[in-house]
Amino acid sequence: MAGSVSAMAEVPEKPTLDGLEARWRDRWERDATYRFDRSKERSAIFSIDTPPPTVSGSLHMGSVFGYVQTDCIARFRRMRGEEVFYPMGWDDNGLPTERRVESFFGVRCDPSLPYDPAFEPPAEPDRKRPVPCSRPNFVELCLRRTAEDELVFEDLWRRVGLSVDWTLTYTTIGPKAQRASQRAFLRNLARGEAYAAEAPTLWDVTDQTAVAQAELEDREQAGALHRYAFRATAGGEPVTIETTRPELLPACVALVCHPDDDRYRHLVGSTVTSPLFGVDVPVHTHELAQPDKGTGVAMICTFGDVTDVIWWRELDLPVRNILERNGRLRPEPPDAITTNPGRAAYAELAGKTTKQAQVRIVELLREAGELEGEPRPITHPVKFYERGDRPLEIVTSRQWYIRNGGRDADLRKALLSRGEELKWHPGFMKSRYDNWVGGLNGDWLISRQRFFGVPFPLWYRIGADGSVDHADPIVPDEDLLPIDPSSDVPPGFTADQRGVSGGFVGDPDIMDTWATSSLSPQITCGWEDDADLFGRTFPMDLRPQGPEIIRTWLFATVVRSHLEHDVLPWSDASINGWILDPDRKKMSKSKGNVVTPVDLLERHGSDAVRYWAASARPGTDTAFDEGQMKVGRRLAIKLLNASKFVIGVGEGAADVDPDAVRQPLDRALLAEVADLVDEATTAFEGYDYARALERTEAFFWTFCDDALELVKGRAYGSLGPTASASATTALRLSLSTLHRLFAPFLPFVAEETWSWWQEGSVHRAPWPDVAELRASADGANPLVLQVATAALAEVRKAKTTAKRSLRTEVTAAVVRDRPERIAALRLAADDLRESGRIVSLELVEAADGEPSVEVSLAEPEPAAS
RNA sequence: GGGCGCUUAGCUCAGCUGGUCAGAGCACCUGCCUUACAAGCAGGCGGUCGGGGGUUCGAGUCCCUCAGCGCCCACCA
Repeated sequence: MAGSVSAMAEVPEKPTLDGLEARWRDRWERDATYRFDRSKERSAIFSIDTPPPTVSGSLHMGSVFGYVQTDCIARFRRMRGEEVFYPMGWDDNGLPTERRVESFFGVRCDPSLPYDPAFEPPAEPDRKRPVPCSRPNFVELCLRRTAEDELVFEDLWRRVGLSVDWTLTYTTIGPKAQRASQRAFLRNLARGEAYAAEAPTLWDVTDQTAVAQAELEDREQAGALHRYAFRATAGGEPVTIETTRPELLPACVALVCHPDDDRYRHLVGSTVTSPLFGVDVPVHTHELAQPDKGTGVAMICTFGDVTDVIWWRELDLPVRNILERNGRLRPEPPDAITTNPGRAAYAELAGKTTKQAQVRIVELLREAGELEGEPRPITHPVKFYERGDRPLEIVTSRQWYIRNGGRDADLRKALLSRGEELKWHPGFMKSRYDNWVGGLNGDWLISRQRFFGVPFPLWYRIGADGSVDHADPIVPDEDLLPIDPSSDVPPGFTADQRGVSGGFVGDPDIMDTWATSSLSPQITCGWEDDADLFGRTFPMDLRPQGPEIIRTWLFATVVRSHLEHDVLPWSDASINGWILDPDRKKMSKSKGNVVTPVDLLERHGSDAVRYWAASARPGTDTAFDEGQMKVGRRLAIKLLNASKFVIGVGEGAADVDPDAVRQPLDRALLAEVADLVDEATTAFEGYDYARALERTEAFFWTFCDDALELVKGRAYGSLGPTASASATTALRLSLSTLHRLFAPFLPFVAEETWSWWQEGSVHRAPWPDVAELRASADGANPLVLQVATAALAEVRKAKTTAKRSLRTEVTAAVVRDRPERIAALRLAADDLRESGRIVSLELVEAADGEPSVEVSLAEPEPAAS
């Protein structure tokens, strides 16, 4: 720690937190304090797979919460001597960005339009009447918008003091991410892990794209049960069914009941005829048909829900599709409707939305006398795209999938054992992974019928008859990636062959955003692009993230790494908790009362907000509490003042001689500091930053209130230079340790106070060395500090109880205690006498009986005139 | 319906492998200008550790059960 004093800042007369954030964030940028040094060996590197935040909105406190917790871990590791690989990414591709751009600029993407180099969005966006633009124009607007959003995000992250290396920043729409996504996909394809299939798919009729299982959510919706009967084709009793989707009657392909249901046994194997449409459909049995639901007989339509899909597949039923991709009924009836009344009834429904069609078909059924009773209102769970506002439909379409164990028991088992292999923090979060992987019911659907995303790097040949050959796609060379098949031309073809017979056509779809972000380790670590970096950083050490994206991001990343590298993408995953608002509800942007991070940072300061975030136990939901931020701010101020005192009393020199600590009390203090370092280090190693903070903070306050007070007078020199040096040295060793223990949590104030007396950044300083502290504390008797503190507390209590100033002189104090404690106190008697302003201190050994302290106070001075 | 988590002072939460574990901070009350800090210091009030069983010499701490809250998942008739 030797160095020139001149390089150090002055200790300010009146320390303040004002201006610390701006000063140090600029300094850290200028000094490249957090720059990753890629010359280090893998064993010396700690690599963090940071969640790329979605930049299509604004950051809220939930994001700050989790990222700060990760930053504390990163800072600890860096001080511990590991080279921290800590990049930030922006998730800017996909539907959220498209929506934001549509509403921000007042435009709408129309892929049929040609590129217009001069296109400019309307000066005054009209969301009701968006201006159509070509896909390339639309993508340009997306890029323009996200670039601006990303600057705002970066500013906030710098403001909260995230120690990321900003030179490593990536975006999920950027060329690196596109190249990695396309390469990974092509390799999946080559190995048979990616495949295209024409299949019933959950479909969002608003965005007109397929969605994946992981993006679904159930919402309780109002609906109604409608009853009507099918007539037995061969005559006999009609069979009544109950349905919430009467409008799908023309798409009915069968009825189904449970195999053990005796009520309908006679119908199984026969056909029944649908009302209104007169279509004959078979009656089947299936285990999933529940006798106690509805009438016990269900109508199978193509497709009303995912159960229909299961029945359709397992009972080998035909497709009778009536829904278009925009959510409206097709203009023409299915071929199975052959009767004139049936076709006339369908004509009443054609072109309507499912909602409108439902209203109309109920009228038709009622008019025909087919409706039994009136519809009974119910509420029931309905599947939605998590970002959508209309119920999902199921349509048959050609989509790309990646195998994820949803249809393959061996792969599922392998992925479950990856979950076992991964170290979870906290451990109980693993069950979410197990639940999800165990409950998968299909492969991972990665294609989206949208515009702003990574295109599938494929073309298809067009036959002489104009038909597209999907079975044998044309694949680009990996070296050419990334490519855009809608503008790039496949090898052996020319541009004018696009879309014509004998020519080619590009795959029109893009990949879902998770198909890219699941490759964040590959993207950041330089997979195939930078083998040297990759070797030093992959597999990564830590994946920090929220619990809600275990099923998406975490799982998908495990899948990709397992398939591509046969390894876990990281050794550890730390899962943060939720922020709850004061009503114990999850904080969400939709509520108007959410405070913005910037507002809080301005009001309380970055260190204070970080203190609040770092106080929350890993994985534990935490109330949003500005009170905690105020506590954090007070802590930071206290650190300023205590530092000013300790540095000042030590005459400003950075050098300390550890051998100068001679006094038993001082050694006892250092022994406690060493214990603290042990505890904080162990906690941090287990990713429990909150415990490390709590212990450090608790120690710091007693350090200020007790240890500092006990030795203050001696430090000033009341017992001579040697005793003073012992005190100041112990205080300075303690303070230096505390600065470093606080640095991960309160990076701004720790850096500020460190700069007053030390060279370089505290964030690159070595984590405190327990062995050094123990050496200075050699032979310490912890009782000395404990007993002295307890005795001082009794003296203070006597003064406070008498409502006298703590400066009041004690004429006589008698301490009675067990012999070993009296012996310990005798070693600190001078310090106790001075800090308690005790004139006459008597120490009495009492082998038995309660320890006691008798305090006699000086008479109060006469009231001053 | 299944899974996970939570339930400790008015509030926010610690209590790690059962034996000074009944704690901290905030709030509240009472004092104190004490030469690092009044954005401070000293002291005080305050809880049958959700209910009920059980294991044990001994249980916030382990087991069972019930209740409430939260989150995730589940085949929408």
